[in-house]
Amino acid sequence: MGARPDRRIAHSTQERILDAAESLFIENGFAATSLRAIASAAAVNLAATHYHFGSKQGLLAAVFHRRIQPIDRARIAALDELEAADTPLTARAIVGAFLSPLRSPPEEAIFERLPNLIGRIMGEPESLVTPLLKNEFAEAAQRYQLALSRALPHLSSEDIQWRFHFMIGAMIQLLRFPAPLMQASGAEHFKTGTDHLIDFVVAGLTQESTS
Amino acid sequence: MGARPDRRIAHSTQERILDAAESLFIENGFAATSLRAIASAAAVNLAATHYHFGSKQGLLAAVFHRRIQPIDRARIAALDELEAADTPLTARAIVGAFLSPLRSPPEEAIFERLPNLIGRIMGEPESLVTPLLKNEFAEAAQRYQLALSRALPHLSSEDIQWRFHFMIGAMIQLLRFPAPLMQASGAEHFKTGTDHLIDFVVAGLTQESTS
DNA sequence: TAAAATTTCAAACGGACGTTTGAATTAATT
DNA sequence: AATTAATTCAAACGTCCGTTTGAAATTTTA
Repeated sequence: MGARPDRRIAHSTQERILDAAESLFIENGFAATSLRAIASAAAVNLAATHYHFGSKQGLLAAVFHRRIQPIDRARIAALDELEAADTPLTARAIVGAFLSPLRSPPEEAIFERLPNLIGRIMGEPESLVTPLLKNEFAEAAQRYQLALSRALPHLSSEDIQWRFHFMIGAMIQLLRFPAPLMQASGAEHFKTGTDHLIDFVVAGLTQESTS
Repeated sequence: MGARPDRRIAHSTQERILDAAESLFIENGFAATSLRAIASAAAVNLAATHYHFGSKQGLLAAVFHRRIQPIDRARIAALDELEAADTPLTARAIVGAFLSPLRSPPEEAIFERLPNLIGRIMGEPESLVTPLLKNEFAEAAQRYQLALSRALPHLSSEDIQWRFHFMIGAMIQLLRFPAPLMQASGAEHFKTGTDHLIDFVVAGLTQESTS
């Protein structure tokens, strides 16, 4: 369990519950994870989960919020910084800003857990996912689509939306499966997955549609 | 076979269970769907689910197999046909073949359910997904990666694997969310989602990596 | 230090779960 | 028609679920 040095005592009950819930949600999904398993892994009483988070759904929202909030803010900050200079933005710069929270996360260890969490939660049934996304992701998505449509002014808003859609899909795939699923043989991976992702989606975004 | 004489024209018990299970798995996911709900929706006895499929996991495998098998075969057949002519293949032709089962499915109504099923199952926890994929998807994946590496001989196998990986991710995104998630306003969607997908992934596959 | 608010705890609530059983019913075979 | 095999059925198995409760323990406040 020691992702960090033995500072468990310093963790509050809420944090211990969030950590345990996050790990178990990643591994088994929301519905297949019981509050009893979470409380046991966090070494807290079962009732503490309800005392601090109200319900199992409330706990999921808290788990998600804790991780997505820094990413969301970093994305918006990165875009603000890009737009501060009033030189026109390239699609690559915009994509780089969008994915920058995945490259240099606020804490180092975060990359081991956070991407998996997002990928896993995005795989949950829509009824669980959509309410979480609407609150936490809508603003950044709109900002970035606007920036993309300015960088690629020849594209219709329909094109922008679809390409953004597929960028999200490719990103989630990397978050869920950090290495290619169907490897012909053990590959070496000189470039990081994020580097491959950026090249792929920039090409998809800037493509001159031939059909 | 059937115990009900007048139900021959209607679906068999197995088919009714599969249909009900499929719908409920799509909507609520595997863990959140109970066998009782499936039996009730299929109007069969609860014990019939175990009699015909052994276990809940066995039922999931059967649901998945029924839908993925025709896709898998269509993909391989489409590639066989392409390779029969010994003109070199373009990436676009290969992608078109790979996605052709999603464009013109064997049965018309299938497109309403099947993509959702695949998208939903691919979102389940890895422990559920991986065994299903290894058996049903490995061969087609390898065939197509080989075809792609022949069409794009300047790319390393590492590049091919990553780009194929992202193609799968973009495809799953379309299957799970048939329209862009974050729409600025009601769009018109002149081109189909699959057409947008093909353009996007062809650009990503054929890109000249600049980084 | 005394009172008040907050947090932890063991225990239990009713209900839903996957699975099993064995008899009853229907279809297939002789 | 008689026998066998396949299928359906109601009922129950033991287990685990999310949630609630009310008192004990702890921390904060006055």
